[in-house]
Amino acid sequence: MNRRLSDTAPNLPTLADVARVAGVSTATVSRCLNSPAQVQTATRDRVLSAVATLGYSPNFGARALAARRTGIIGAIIPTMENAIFARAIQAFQEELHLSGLTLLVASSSYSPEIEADQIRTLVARGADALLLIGHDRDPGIYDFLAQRGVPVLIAWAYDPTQARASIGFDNRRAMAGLADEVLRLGHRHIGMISALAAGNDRARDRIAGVHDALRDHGLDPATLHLIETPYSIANGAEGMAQLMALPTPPTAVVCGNDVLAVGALQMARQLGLSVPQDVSITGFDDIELATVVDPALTTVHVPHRDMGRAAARLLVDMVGDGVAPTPVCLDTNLCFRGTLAAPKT
Amino acid sequence: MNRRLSDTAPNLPTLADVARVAGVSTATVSRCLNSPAQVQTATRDRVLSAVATLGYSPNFGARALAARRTGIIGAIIPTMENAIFARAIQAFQEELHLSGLTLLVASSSYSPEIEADQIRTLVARGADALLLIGHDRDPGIYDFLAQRGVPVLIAWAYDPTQARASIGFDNRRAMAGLADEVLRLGHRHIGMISALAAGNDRARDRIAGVHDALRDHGLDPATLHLIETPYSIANGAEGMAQLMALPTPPTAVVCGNDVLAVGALQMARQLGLSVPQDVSITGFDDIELATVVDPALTTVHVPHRDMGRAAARLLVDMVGDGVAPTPVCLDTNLCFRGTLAAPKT
DNA sequence: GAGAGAAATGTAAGCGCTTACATATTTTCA
DNA sequence: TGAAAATATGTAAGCGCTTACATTTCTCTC
Repeated sequence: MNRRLSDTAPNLPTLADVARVAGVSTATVSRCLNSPAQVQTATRDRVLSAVATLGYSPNFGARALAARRTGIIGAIIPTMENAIFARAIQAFQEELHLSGLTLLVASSSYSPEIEADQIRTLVARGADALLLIGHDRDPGIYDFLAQRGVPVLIAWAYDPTQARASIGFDNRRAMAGLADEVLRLGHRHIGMISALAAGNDRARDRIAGVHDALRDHGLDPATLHLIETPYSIANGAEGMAQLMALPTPPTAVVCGNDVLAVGALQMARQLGLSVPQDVSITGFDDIELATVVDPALTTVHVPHRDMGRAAARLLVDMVGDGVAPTPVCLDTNLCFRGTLAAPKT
Repeated sequence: MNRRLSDTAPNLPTLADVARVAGVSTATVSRCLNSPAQVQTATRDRVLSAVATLGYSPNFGARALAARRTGIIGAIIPTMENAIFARAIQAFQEELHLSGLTLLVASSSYSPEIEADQIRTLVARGADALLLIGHDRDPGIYDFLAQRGVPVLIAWAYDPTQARASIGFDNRRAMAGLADEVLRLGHRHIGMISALAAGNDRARDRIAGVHDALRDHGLDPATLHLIETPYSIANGAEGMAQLMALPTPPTAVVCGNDVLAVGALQMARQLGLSVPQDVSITGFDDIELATVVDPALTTVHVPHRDMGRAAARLLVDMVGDGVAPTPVCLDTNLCFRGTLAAPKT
C-alpha cells in the first residue's frame, strides 16, 4: 500500500541534512527553529542559511509526534453557510495566527450527532484544543475530551452555573431586554420564531428571555406563540406565514436570530403587510444581513469580532499553561432600526 | 520546555497496549484499523473490543509520520465573512468527509501575501493537497508546492490555457452573457463596479466579459466606467455613489459580484433612485443575499455546491492516484430578477 | 495426504523530530 | 587567575505508528 508515494514522493531535506550542511547537531537546528534565543547568533545564521539553501521545512508528522502538539486548534460551528459565525471565526483565526496556531473549522449543520463525529475527527486530526458553541451536548463528549487531555472553550454562551471555560454573552438577558422594549411599546400579542431549541442552549435561553419579559409585564408566558424551525431564511418566512395565519395574529414577531427575521420580513412583504406599521419584527445577532434589508432590522448586537478574538486569547492561554479561565461575559446592546414600532391602535 | 505536558498529559493507550490486550502483534492492530479486510473476522473482533475497552484512538502525529499522509486537505479562500465561498466550501467539506478526509480552511482577506503565508502554513500543518481559488499567484508558490509534492486544485476559474488541474466556470463568457442582455435592452451608458483586479483573475475575466459584450454591440470598451474596489457592501455603495455623480451617470451598473451589487442597490435607494426604473443593477454569484434584497438581484448563477462537491472528488483522486485531471468547466446561467430593465427613454 | 499457492499474522526497521541530559565553552568575579 | 556559574552545543533515546518482508497457517488440487 501507498507504494506510489514512496516511489514518487519528493525527497525532502530533513533536519539531519540541515545539520550536516550547517556543521552542527540536529538538536541545534531544532533549537534554531523552535527557540532561537537559545542559540548563538553566528550559529543561528549558519543554520538558517542552510535551511534556506536546502529549502528545508519541518515534517509535520514528526514534529507533532515528538513535540506531542500540533499547533492546530479545532472549532466546530453549527453552520458555515451564513455570516452568523463567520465574523467571529475570522477574528478567532486571525488572533490564533498571531500565536502561530492554525484553526481547523468544521461545521455540524446543527446536528448533535454530526458534531460529536466532528469532535472525534478533530481530535483524531491532532487538535490541541477545541472551541465549541454552547454548553449543551452529551456529557460523554466532555469525558472523551478530558480523557484525551484536550482543553475546550465554549463560546456564544455565558452560563455561570456551568463550570467549563466559556466566553459569551447572556442570551437570556439580552433577549429579555429586547422583548421588554417590544412590550413597552404596547404590543400584547407577541409571536416568536426560534431556532430549534433541542440541543441548543442559546435558542432556549433566548426563548426564556422573552418569557421573562412577558412575566415582567404581567403577561402569561404561555400566551407566546412560539414556532421552532431550522435555521434558514425560507424557514423564517414559513414561520411568519404560520403566525400571520393565526386567528389573532401577533402585532410583533420576535425572532431568535437575524436570518429567521429576514425570512419573516420577506414573508411580511409578500403578504402585503408593511413593517413596522402592520407588524413589528426583531432579530438577534446583528449580522450584515440585518442592515441590508429594508427596513433595516431592529436587533441585538453581539460583539462577534471581540468574542472571536478574546476566545483565541483564552484558548492560547489554556493550551500554554493548562489553566482553565473563569467564564467571560460580554455585553450585547440593542440596535433600534426600522422594523420595530408601536402597534396600530 | 513543555514540562507541564509531560507531567500532566493523560497517559493514553497506544497501539502496543491494544496489541497486548488482544494478544496479537501491533501490525495486526494497525491493519484492523486501516484495512480491516486483511484480517480475519475473529481476530478483528478481538482487536476491536480491545480498542473499545481501552478507549484507544490512534496518535495523529505518529500516524502522519509513519504513513506520510495526514488526511488533511487545505483550502484557502479569499474571505470567510460572506457567503460567496461558504456554500461551495461546505459542500467540499461534506464530500471530503465521505472519503475520510478533513478540510482545513484558511482565508487570505484577498491579500496575495497573506495567501502565500497561509499556503506555507497549511503545508507546514501537513495538508496532503490544496484547494486554491483562481490561478493568479506568484509562480514561486507553485514551485514550492511541486517541490513539496503537494497536489493543487484551482477552483472558481476555468482557463484551458493554464495547465493546472482546475474546476470552475468561464467567468468571462458568463459576464459577457449578462452584459449582452443589459445592452440588448438598450442601455448605452454602462458603469461597472468590480472587485480589485490585481491578483484576481476572476475579477479581470469578468471585466473582460463586459468589454467583450460592448465590442459585440459596436461600442468602445473604453467607454465603460469602471470602478475597482475592495470587497464589501459598503464599498459597493461607495462605488455606486461615484458612478451616479458622473456628468452622465450610467443607466445600468454591472457589478462584479452580488455583494458589491447589494451595496450599489442600497446606495441607489439612499440617493432616491428606484431600481430598475431609474437605474439597473446586476450582480454575479447568486448568493442568498441576492434574493433577500428588494428588488431581488438579477445576477449570474454559479453552481457553488456542485463545484464544491466536484472539487472534492477531483482532489480525492489526485491524492489517491497522483493523476492530474483535465480542467473542468461548469455551466453558469443568468437569473433575471427585479433589478434589470430597459433604460428610461 | 503431499505440495503448491493463498491468506493471515508476526517481526522489526524506520519515519523525522524534540528534548533530557551530558559535555564543552565562555563569562563572571573573588 | 582560577573556580563556579552561566551559556552553548552535542548525544542519543524515544515519540507511536506503518509496512516490507518473513513466517506461519490454512485451502486447494491431484
